[in-house]
Amino acid sequence: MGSDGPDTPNGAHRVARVVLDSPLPQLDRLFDYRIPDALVDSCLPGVRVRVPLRTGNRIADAYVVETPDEGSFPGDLSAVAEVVSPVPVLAPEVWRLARAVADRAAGVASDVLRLAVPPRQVRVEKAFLARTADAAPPAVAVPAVTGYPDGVVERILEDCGRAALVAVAHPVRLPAPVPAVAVPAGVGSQPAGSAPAPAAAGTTAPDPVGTAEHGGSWVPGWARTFAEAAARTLAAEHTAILVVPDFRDLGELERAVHAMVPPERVVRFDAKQTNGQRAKSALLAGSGPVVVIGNRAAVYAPAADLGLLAIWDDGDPSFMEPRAPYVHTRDVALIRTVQSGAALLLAAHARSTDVQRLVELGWLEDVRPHRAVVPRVVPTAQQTSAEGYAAQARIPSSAWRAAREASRTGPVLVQVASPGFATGLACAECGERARCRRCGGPLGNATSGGAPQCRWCGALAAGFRCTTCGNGTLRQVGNGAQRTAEELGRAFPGTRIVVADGLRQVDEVDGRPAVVVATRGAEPATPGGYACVLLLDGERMLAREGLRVAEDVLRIWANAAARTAAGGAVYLVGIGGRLATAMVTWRLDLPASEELADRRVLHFPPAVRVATLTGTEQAVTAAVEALGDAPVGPVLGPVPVEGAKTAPGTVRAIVRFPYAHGNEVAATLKAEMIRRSSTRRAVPRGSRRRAAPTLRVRLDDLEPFTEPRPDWP
DNA sequence: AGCACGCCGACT
DNA sequence: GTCGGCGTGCTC
Repeated sequence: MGSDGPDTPNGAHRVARVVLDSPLPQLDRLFDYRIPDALVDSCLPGVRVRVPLRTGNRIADAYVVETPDEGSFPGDLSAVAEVVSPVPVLAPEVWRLARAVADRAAGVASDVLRLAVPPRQVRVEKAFLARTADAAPPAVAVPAVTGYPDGVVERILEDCGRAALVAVAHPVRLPAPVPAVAVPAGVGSQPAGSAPAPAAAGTTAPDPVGTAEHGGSWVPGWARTFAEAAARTLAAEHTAILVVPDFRDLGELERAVHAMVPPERVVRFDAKQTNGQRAKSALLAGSGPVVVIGNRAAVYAPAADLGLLAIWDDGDPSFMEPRAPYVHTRDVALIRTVQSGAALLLAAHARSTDVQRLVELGWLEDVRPHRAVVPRVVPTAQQTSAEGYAAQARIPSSAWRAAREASRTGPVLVQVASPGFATGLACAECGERARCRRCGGPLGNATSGGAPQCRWCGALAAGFRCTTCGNGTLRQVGNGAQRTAEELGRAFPGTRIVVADGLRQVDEVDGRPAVVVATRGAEPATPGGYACVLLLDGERMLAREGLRVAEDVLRIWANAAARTAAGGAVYLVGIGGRLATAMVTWRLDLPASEELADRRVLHFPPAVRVATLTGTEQAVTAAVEALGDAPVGPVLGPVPVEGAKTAPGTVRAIVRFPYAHGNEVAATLKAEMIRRSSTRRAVPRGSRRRAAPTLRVRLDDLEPFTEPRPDWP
């Protein structure tokens, strides 16, 4: 009702409703501006604009969310100052997603937009505007989804259902990639579905593993499933978004997708891209049905008509977003598929407790592969170690014989917990663990003769003196990948030894005989898979404290075990009990289910949600009180937080609440933050330069429940 | 964030 | 009487 300006020319909308690009929670709502005549043609939903903000003659960056006929603000509207670029970069669907994600996390929508919308690239936008009309895209075949019974996965895709998919184990071979269609530059359209022209070699077809052998490439079973599901989605003219934890998974997925989808309809997002590439990917993703593949950022990719959102290995820590508002990729995917009605696939070998919860709720369908081709897992808890070298390398005799046998024909994988040589050093005299003088971190050896080095800060520790007894000599504790490799090198004379740890990344090894020693998660791919896999150090990996330890370790074992060739054997060394049973029977959902039951009793996540409140004692207490009767179980804390970066007097409390109260809790906490951030001026005189925010809220942060990884550099 | 508005103490 | 301290609130 406010705007009484001149009549609208051409019936164009005269109000731009915008979201400001500001991290202030007080400004996290929509603002109406008048669209001046000169901008009516360009000021459309999704474009970046600059708008005045009364206080201080500031001009703020913003995105147009919608352009209604009339504003809802009862007052005079300021005018949009500038349309930064006519290219719409914030799709309405992405805006809705950002709003919901921020609301779930008691966060600010513009923080989510920073994750979802790449920074502006003028050249990329110009090229996008100047692009010639596409030739009709080549037809996409409709593959069956291999390895699952009776077309269950096909049905889920068609019905836009949701499923927890137990992945197909073992590598599988795919046909050669679909050749790129040569599009005649500048010429008009091509008949749709015509025979593709011979490959234009310039495009991004990667060099697949094992292509030389049979004209096809080996990929993990899950990657084939994802590619098949994406091809079906694309054939129905919907976009598919496939999200993986890291770069190596992305490479394997890309090979699989390229075997079924023409490369010009695949859009890639990864962490190593420049801003320009990212911006280009985002524009391409939003411009028609495509297959988007990428890391966690891809879950926010624009997609006009989303048909499928799939996540591989949702338990991987890479899916924990490190930037505000810290929303896990899995949670974003849940919100997005509910909003868009797209199908959701959460696929993994091992099951996270979070997914198990959704399965038990009936929210996700539990889908297992057809006549499960599972790795043959042999637990060796009870067996005694072999003699000699094998004993040094912690390998029981049965596993030892199998590994030696297998290493004559192909690569054998040995998974260990830690990189480097010795994971730790201790005083040779009194046994006290050697620590860094600078930061107190543990000292270790990267190589056998290497200087002692801090595993946390990397400082070299020359001239060690034990702080307890004053002795100056060190003794090695624990085996790193390098040490295991050296021991195995002596034990397998003449065999090629490959070390793949955090320090030396090896993406793949060929099919010739080798012993491949890899740290957890760094296992190289090999065409056809390993004939034998040894999982060492399990006991040590399980020794850590923390809510996620067991499910993490199972996930790491399962992912390595899935790299065996069909018919190969996996030796799980030194582990018995329910985790070993789960591996042997490949029922990796059962430990998740038990774990979840325990956490229900204890009111721990993911049975409940948690809010971590940090700040001054007064602010934290007030926030806890504001939550009223939402909390489940006793509030943990407040307890003082000490640390170099925290102001003295900072406390932390953890509130647990049921999922059903999520909206209410998030809204209450956000209101509390707004109150605090506009009422916080009480800066004591003098010494303290800047008052820290009096209240910081983080939802579903598991860090307080987890011990840091002392083993990782 | 910045900036205006407004309500109490010390001053010409 | 007025000037200005900074606590409080607002930004279309």
